[in-house]
Amino acid sequence: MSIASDLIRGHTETIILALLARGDSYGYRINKAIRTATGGVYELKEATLYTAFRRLEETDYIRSYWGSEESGARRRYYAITEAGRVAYARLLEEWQRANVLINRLVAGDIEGGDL
Amino acid sequence: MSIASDLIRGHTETIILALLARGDSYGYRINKAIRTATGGVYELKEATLYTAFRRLEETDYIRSYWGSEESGARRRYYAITEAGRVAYARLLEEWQRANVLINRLVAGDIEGGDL
DNA sequence: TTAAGATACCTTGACAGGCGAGGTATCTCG
DNA sequence: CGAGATACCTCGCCTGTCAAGGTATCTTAA
Repeated sequence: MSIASDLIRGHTETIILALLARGDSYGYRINKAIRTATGGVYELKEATLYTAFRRLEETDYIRSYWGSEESGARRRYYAITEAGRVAYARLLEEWQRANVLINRLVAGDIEGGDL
Repeated sequence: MSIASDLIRGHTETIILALLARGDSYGYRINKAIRTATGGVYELKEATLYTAFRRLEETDYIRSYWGSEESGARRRYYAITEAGRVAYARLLEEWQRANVLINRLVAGDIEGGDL
């Protein structure tokens, strides 16, 4: 049972920043971590992931560098910036506020005779 | 402070169904109820609302009829169908599951050394 | 009387994010 | 040698949101 991508939309960048806040990582690993963490229920598609990286790098929330692997495929590592940490904190807060509202709205929990 | 629409995206139909599950209503009122319930923080834009009505009616989750107002602007009322109630229950459940996952992911709460 | 603002509906076109489908290259294991 | 995992990337479509525009009625204040 998968999760509708519209439910995740808008969280992609927050999720990436959350992971990078714990330490540098690279695309393939981030992708796998998400799949594993959700028991395979949610998977960030590669195309989505890489376009998100582009956006985040353009806004200077992350920066990238090539890993120095001696063997195996090359890896592009990503690191969160200070601006990225600030943005992450803001996004987290925004999500928490939104979460309360969404829960209220989807439950139809609207009182006061204004329905 | 408003809420990014991408955070609400995917909830529009659920919210509408939630309100209609409490009784028939019409566009303008639904819109206002949402604005009021969220203290003005979130507002479903009219264009979004009406396209959502179209979608919901096409899938037979709601049906519409013209109100019999003697005065004032005409109102198109919407009613939830049985299929709509079933869909609503499913969407609610899906949201609850997604909520848990999102909270886990945006908190970077991924253990097991797989980051 | 007339203008403003609320009520109430609707459509068009643009935009942005997600993703399917395709591509490249390396390494490991049977 | 072939399959599958690792690892990166791009192009173009699809879908939901929304800004901007429109129509018509009613109420209230100047």
